[in-house]
Amino acid sequence: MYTGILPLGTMVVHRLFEKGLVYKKTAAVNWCPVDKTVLANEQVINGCCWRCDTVVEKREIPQWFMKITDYADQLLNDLDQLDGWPEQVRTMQANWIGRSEGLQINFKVSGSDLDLAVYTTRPDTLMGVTYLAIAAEHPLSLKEAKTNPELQAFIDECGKLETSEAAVETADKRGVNTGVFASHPITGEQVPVWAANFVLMSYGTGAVMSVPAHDQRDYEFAHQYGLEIKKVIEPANEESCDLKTSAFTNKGRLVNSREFDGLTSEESFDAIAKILEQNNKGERQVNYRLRDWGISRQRYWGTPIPIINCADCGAVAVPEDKLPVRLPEDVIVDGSGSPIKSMPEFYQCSCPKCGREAERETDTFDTFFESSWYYARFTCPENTESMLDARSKHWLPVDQYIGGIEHAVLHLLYARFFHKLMRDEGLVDGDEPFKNLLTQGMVLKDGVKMSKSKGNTVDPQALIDQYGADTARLFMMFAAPPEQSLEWSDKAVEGSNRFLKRLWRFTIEHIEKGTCVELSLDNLCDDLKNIRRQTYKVVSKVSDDIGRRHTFNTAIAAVMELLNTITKFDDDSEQGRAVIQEALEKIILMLSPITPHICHELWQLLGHDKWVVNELWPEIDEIALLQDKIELMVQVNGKLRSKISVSTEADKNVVEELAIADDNVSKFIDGKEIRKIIVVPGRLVNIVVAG
RNA sequence: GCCGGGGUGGCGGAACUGGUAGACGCGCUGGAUUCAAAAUCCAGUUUCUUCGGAAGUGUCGGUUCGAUUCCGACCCUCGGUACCA
Repeated sequence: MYTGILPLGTMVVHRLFEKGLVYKKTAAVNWCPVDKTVLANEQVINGCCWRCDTVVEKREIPQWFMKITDYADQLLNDLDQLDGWPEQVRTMQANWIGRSEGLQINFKVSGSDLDLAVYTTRPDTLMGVTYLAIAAEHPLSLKEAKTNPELQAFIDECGKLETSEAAVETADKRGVNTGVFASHPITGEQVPVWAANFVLMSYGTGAVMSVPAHDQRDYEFAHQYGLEIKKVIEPANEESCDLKTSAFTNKGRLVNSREFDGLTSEESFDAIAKILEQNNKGERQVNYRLRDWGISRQRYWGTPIPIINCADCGAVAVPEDKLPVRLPEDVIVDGSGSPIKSMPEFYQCSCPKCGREAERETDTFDTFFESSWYYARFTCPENTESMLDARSKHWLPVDQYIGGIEHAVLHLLYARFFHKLMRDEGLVDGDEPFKNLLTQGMVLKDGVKMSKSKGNTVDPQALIDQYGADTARLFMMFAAPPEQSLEWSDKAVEGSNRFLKRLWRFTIEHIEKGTCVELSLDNLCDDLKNIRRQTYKVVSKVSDDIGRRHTFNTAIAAVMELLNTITKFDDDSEQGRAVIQEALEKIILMLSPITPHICHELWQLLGHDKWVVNELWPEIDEIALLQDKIELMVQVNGKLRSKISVSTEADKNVVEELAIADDNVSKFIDGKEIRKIIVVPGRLVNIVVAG
């Protein structure tokens, strides 16, 4: 049901538009000429429409963008603040932002005043440039194509290529000579300009310099088309460099580079930058892989972008008092494109600036737009006047955010970006939205990601109906740690149900024997001390597993072990029963977050008035954990041969003597020279013998 | 292609800081109980074995007294790759 709450988020667009952080430019989309609709990358299968199998075309259309690149440095640097985030996610985001330092270099197009600008992080290889590569749809390429049918055919063909990076990077590298030459900024040499399918107009300048000797892709391209390969870098150490088999891509020492000969790659960076800057042919530049965020979608189901297009005033933001723009609900969906694009009653309006007739934007927002700030909205959900109020400053940042690993880059980067935008608008405090992050692994079904969009989800209701919610919860938490991906199977659910039944039965039997006396810690026998030691070892492990490691499966396993121990333990003495009571209480407290219903019931049956949900997490009895003897394993040459029991106080010499004297150990060391004895306190003894 | 994960018994997984590989559970096998079954309980369950042991954590190599754990190369697989969200 469409509630109209989400469009409140568009309030921020008004201000961002004024700040220039929202802007319009053209970008390529996948267009199905039969369905007359824009397709998502996912909906393009082998270059064809997923519904009608028509070959998909690339179309350049005007779209709205958010200037996330203005925040690239902040998004990169603030990753350091996120020590509650998994390292892998921070690495992925840093790589995605992809900050690099390099040079922008201008190659003058021969017979024209035009400059072709390229960006490179390897100016040390500049003297090895033997051709330039430009995007097929580069203006220079389009111009030349008018008189070059072969080039035009190539451009047409590239128009059919899928837009996704994976498709571009794995496609056969192909190109056509444009016939144009450009002059090398230092030597003045004429290098040919090729149009190539692996250079994208939307990446950087749409042109790259090619150094076949020192870049593998350029190397393969040069081989394919018989272009020159010119070695300008030599290994500085013992590395092998054989240009007959592949490019040498490491840094080294410059050769065949005129006055730069002999410099290291690092030294040449400054030298070359200086010369180019002096001659106005290039400059140092920091570059990012990150591109601006395209927020336009040509779909109906989404939040309308609050912009009015006026013939005279251009794009004008809808004034704040006219927000939110609501999506009309009386639409005719005919399967070809967004219905609001053919609804004058929706798009006809007057310009907020000049009052003349104008058209409302019919593109809607990317759904990532709203999911980038909903966490903040949760602090004030019933506020109908504004996006957020003071409560967001009180509650944020989110203490623990949980989401699938598939969101490691896009959603989590957009949310971080949005938080900074809202911070700069005074709507929230702090630099980052999520203090701690847990990224769940994928749940797979038949080997592929289980997701709403794929429609291959499994409803846990069937499990709940058959076994109850406690069993369903316990089973899911026990299957694997949450960070790991997991092939869905409910085969083993039986075991979780059995465990809960066993816990129930054992507790009832225990209660039926009557109430317990107080524990008297001073005169417990060794067996009872052992039970208590195990109880508190488990409390300690479960606290760590749940609180720090988030490995609920091992926490549950430890509790199962404890129940196994006390179930096998047969001691109906007063103190015996008191120790059992203590263990049972800890088990129930530890399980209560996972299986709340059964624990609520059992807690009361054990004689407590307070609800288990209101109880505190169990404390650890450090004294119960102490032990006077410890088991050490004994290895001979790294192989386990025996175990010895020693006092925790025993020093190294005593431990060595005991280990050597052990019957089974002597079998393996008799008559051999002892070379070394390694004692790892509390762990093992390893006797290294000759032969 | 690139970035980030993962690969351990028949299966899900455990081994957290380089120190007992296979915890816990599923399944399976045998037994107890039962007229019988279900449920429950007990025992066993990596492979090979001359019963002393030996081999074994995707593959190959390395470091180490000792490697699932560290290093190098590779294979397979999952997620992301900017319009699936």
